[in-house]
Amino acid sequence: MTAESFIAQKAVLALQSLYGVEVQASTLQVQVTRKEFEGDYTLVVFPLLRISHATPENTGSAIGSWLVGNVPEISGFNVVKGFLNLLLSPLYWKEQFVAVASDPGFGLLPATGRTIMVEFSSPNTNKPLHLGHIRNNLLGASVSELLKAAGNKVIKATLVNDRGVHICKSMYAWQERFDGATPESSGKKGDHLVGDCYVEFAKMEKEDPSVLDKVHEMLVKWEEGDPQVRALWEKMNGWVFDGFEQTYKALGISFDKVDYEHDTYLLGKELVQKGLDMGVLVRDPDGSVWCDLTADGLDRKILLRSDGTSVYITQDLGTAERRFAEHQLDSMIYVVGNEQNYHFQVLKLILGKLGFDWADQIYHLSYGMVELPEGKMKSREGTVVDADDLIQKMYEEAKATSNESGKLDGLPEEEKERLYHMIGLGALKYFIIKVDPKKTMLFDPKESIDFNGNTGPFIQYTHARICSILRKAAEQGIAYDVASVPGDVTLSPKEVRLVKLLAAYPQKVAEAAQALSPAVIANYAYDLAKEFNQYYHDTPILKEADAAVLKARLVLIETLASVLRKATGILGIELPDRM
RNA sequence: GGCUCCUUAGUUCAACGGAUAGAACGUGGGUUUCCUAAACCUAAAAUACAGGUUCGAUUCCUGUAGGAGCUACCA
Repeated sequence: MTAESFIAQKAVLALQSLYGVEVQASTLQVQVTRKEFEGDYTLVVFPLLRISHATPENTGSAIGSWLVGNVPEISGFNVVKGFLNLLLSPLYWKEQFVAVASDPGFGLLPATGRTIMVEFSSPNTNKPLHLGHIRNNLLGASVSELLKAAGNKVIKATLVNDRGVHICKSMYAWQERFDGATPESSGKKGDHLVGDCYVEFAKMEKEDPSVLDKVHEMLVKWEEGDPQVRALWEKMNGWVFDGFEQTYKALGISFDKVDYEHDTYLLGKELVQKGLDMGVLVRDPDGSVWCDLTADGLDRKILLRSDGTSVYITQDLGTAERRFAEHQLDSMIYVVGNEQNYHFQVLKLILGKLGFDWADQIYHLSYGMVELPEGKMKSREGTVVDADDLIQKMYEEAKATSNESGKLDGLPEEEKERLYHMIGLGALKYFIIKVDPKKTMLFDPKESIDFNGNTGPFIQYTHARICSILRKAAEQGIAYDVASVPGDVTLSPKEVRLVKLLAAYPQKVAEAAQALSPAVIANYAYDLAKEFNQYYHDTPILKEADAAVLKARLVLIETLASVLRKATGILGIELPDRM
């Protein structure tokens, strides 16, 4: 029996049992010459049942012709692949139901054995984190979890940009205008204090552009290891690190490997020498070293300045080489904004020219900017949405909403606080992750992030509802597990839909990992929650008189809750037991 | 100028080249003696424009208009 006729049989059975109609399906052997679908096919031909929009004109031209081109012989009939899918036997979905519910590792794909490093966050230590960084961090963390779920070994890495002119600007302004202020004395979080210095410097520069020279002097001194400059640098970086640590903690972000640019910025010089020896790179008369990419449609790219010092991309070449060697990486993913598309294109090309076969295993996960209604955020102009402020604001919103509903009344204060944070963060994280990474997204500070509709709290609420039912079932002493669900329980159409969605989870994970898009998982989690809420509304689960059906339902919703947790776990969103 | 990306309801987001383009917010109308109304139901509302490829295009190609980014001996 061919697969097609097997499906045909199942579909016929399904039609008969679901709709009580007599169905005559016939098959038709066709040969397809169209190159994408070349081969012999068995077409399954159904009388038109529910396809109300099908007319004699379009009949046979939709899916039927997708397979075979025009098939005038079957006019009056339609062959619909999706239709078959819709009607697949309830028996089949019950098998899926048991499979999903009884497999604790459900959704985890077999290990692929790939070791992947994900670099993200990589902050500058001259100002606090803002909303753009939040998108970067959430994407990096969730892509890491996603790749783990898809069966890979993942190393989360970050490269802290802790030296350079921009740092010296903050240092110079502090020295000149801040009168020895410290986080303690000013009562400010360290990264915010340093950020204020940076903004102050922008003002100083406007008043007197010569301050730039002072900053360059400072940078030279830093490179020479001048003890005073180094001491100041260490002190101010320390403040920033303390500040960042708090923000990371609040967001639930962590790293397996942290590099600092002051350790890595000299890397890559040897590589440049190797490239020169290979004849891949050229040295100009003035001593600067270049890579000619005109053959690839790009420009010449400088790798060493005429004074022999390295530039930004030089250290990236070096760190890439070191990372692949040190961790035996199969792949490296850089989570960096799309403003650096060109940079990564060049990086990959040059590594390829230098003869590294892993160069084509470098991916730039290029994400879109977060824009405000008035346009791009600019640190120097103070038009940024500060990360700490936003997190705090979300917490307050969650608190206000919870108190208004009174649903948390009676819980210990500590537990309430935990939930406010969980809900506020859930809203923020979902808001950002649900958008396709590569798209520019808009954030309007005047309209606070919603707690209703397609949001994180909606999913959290759904989970809390399920937990509530399960608690009540336990109180009533109802025992349930997969093994106790009898084999002859019939699933309702809504339950079949839920099982179908649940069974699709591993495929969604694979799909999302392939696309490096946690947004796929976010949308899936929402669909699942939405579907459940509809089911919940018209099926009083605990009121069910039939003990077998009741047990089956409890197993179903418990499985649902666990899949919701797995999905949102990838996104870094926690789900509460009550809210 | 050159290169890259983007354009879907009033707004924010969905849609392996496949069926009547899905949601949410907002707007209008409903649902609570019933497991949590942060929910559910219901109505109006969109593929920038012009061509092309295809049985079939929001999706692929070409052009036009509008928007963003890159085009440093900065990082």
